[in-house]
Amino acid sequence: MASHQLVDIRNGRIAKAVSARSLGLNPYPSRSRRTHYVQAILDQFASLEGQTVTVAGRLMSWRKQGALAFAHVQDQTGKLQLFLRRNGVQPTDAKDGSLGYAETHLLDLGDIIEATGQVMRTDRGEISVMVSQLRLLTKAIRPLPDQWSGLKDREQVLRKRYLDTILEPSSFDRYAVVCKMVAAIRSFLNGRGFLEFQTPVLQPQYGGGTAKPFKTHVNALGCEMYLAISHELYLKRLIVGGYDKVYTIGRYFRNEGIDRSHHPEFSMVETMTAYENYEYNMDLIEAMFRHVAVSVFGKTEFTVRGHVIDFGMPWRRVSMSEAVREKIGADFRACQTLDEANALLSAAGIHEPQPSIGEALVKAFEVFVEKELIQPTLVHGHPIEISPLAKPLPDDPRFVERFEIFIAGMECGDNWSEQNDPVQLLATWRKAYRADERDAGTFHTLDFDFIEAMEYGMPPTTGIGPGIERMVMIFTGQENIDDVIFFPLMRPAISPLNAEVYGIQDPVVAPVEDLALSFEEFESLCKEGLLKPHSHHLTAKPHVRVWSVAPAPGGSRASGHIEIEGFLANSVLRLAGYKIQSAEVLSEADAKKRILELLEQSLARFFRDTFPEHRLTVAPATVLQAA
RNA sequence: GGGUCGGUAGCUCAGUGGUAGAGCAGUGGCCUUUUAAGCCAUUGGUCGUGGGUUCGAUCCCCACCCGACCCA
Repeated sequence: MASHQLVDIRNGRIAKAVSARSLGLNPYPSRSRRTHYVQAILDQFASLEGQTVTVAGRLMSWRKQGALAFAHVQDQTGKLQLFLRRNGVQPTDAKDGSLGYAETHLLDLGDIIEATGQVMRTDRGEISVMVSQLRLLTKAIRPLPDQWSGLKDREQVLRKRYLDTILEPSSFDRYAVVCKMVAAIRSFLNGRGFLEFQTPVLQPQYGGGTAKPFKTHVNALGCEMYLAISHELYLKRLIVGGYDKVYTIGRYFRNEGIDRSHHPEFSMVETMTAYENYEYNMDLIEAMFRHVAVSVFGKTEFTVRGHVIDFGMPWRRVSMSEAVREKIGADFRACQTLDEANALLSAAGIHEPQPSIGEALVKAFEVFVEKELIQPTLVHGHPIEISPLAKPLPDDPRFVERFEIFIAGMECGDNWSEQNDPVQLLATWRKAYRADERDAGTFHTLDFDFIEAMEYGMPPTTGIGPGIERMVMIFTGQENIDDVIFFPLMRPAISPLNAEVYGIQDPVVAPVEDLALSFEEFESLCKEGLLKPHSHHLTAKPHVRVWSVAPAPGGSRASGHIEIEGFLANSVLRLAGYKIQSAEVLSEADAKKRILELLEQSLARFFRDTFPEHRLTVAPATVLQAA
């Protein structure tokens, strides 16, 4: 087996940790004696010059020059140079953990170290610490990526973001900004008298939105539950319970697509305010964005996708119908029938008939208007068909008291006056439920416990729910949601390298489940049209197991299965349970030959007949060990 | 879902139908003010996986896996 160099490097570094121990030094002590962060030393050099300080962080460079050495240590505030003289550094001493100059060969880039010494400036003018004592705080046994090129491989950046934040200050800062923004949102809402509640992520129904849920099982209760697609219905229960201003900053799970702006697991701040309507929220959301902009960034103008956006100005407010009319001249408010609405759509070039007038309006809005909304815009007056939880407008019940926020063409929040008439709400839900049955692609469920809570009376209520990630993307100028989520969802994997390092035999994590069928099941499913090949080129791999142990009655047997690659989108189709039997004892070669004949007779012919446009390649048979 | 591009040493990247390359990192030396230090020597590879074509494939063909970008 070829050994990887990483294994050698890792072993070498482990050996250095062992060497440190043999000198009486613990390569993993429990704490440091840091007195200053790096940035503080750089900022306060004038007053600190000549003072003794202790810094701690990751060793990022090492330039040894005989009896001198220069290094850089990086902590969460920045990088600082260390200046070491052979005779100026305290020799190795087990009592206080000092690592002497003679033992600095035990250090590697990436190690966590601590250095004590006087603040000074080198001849070249760089602020440094003249090291009098050096300690190893953590031996790193893996090498960092090349620090000048950084980590470029996008997959590695996503899987190991912690390496990116070590090497790329802009990434490090960006994630810190995410945290500060969340804190700013909290302080903003807390300052306005809101109470932050924790609402359940495990929910028996997945109400409060239209999205495919993640399903899970609660062992203790023996029932299925869903991960929250929304926390709204729980915030409303809190309002029923008597709290007038509540919010949650929570995790939302939607089992749908992943792309630049969608992630299955994301964060939202969701508020509920009693005794107010959606107009209150228009003011609230504007003020929130302004507060975050000023308190985190100290400005109100941001460049988003090449547009300068000013959060300090009053936001434009326009109804959805009016926005569509302005753009394409079609006024859906005038439509009396669905046919008229679909005709308007068709005239505008959209030939996908919608199931209701409201949905036709939304379609037109999504296609023609949404992307054009660059400056912060509050679009209100959504059709009731897509807003089962919002209150109808008093003067036009086809529309509801709701608004969405659009910035730089992106939807950044959804807000409405909550429907609190339990009879109306239930009726709307039932209607939406029938729509669901019409279209299996949408999901609604009825939460009767919630309806019951409504029946005790929920005061007039309104809520906002801007997505945190989208907000962060806007404020930090990122166009990819993976660059604002530190741990984006990835298919789990163990690299071949790690398999070797950790001695893992079968480095498959969370394998896609194989579909295993008998020939007969397979053929009948194909004939019924329930199974179809995913790609045009398929590979069949027979696996044969020969049972020639002992002179069993009837000679030896061979059994096995066939794996077909390309038939299923992400996994292997396994056809199990075919057998051959022979009076004489079979050799491996004979068994293979017989199996291939069997394949030719049954499977290959079946494929030619059933899927003539697909090509099936039969790979040489693999012989499995007889158990 | 459709299209395009990519996967070669720990990292960043060249390259070729015939023994696999560089820089950095690593290892061993030299070096008292360096700044991606320098100099000398040197280790290190399932060329994403599986098939096919071929005397021979990392390279050509097919499929699959992983990822990126664009489009819907």
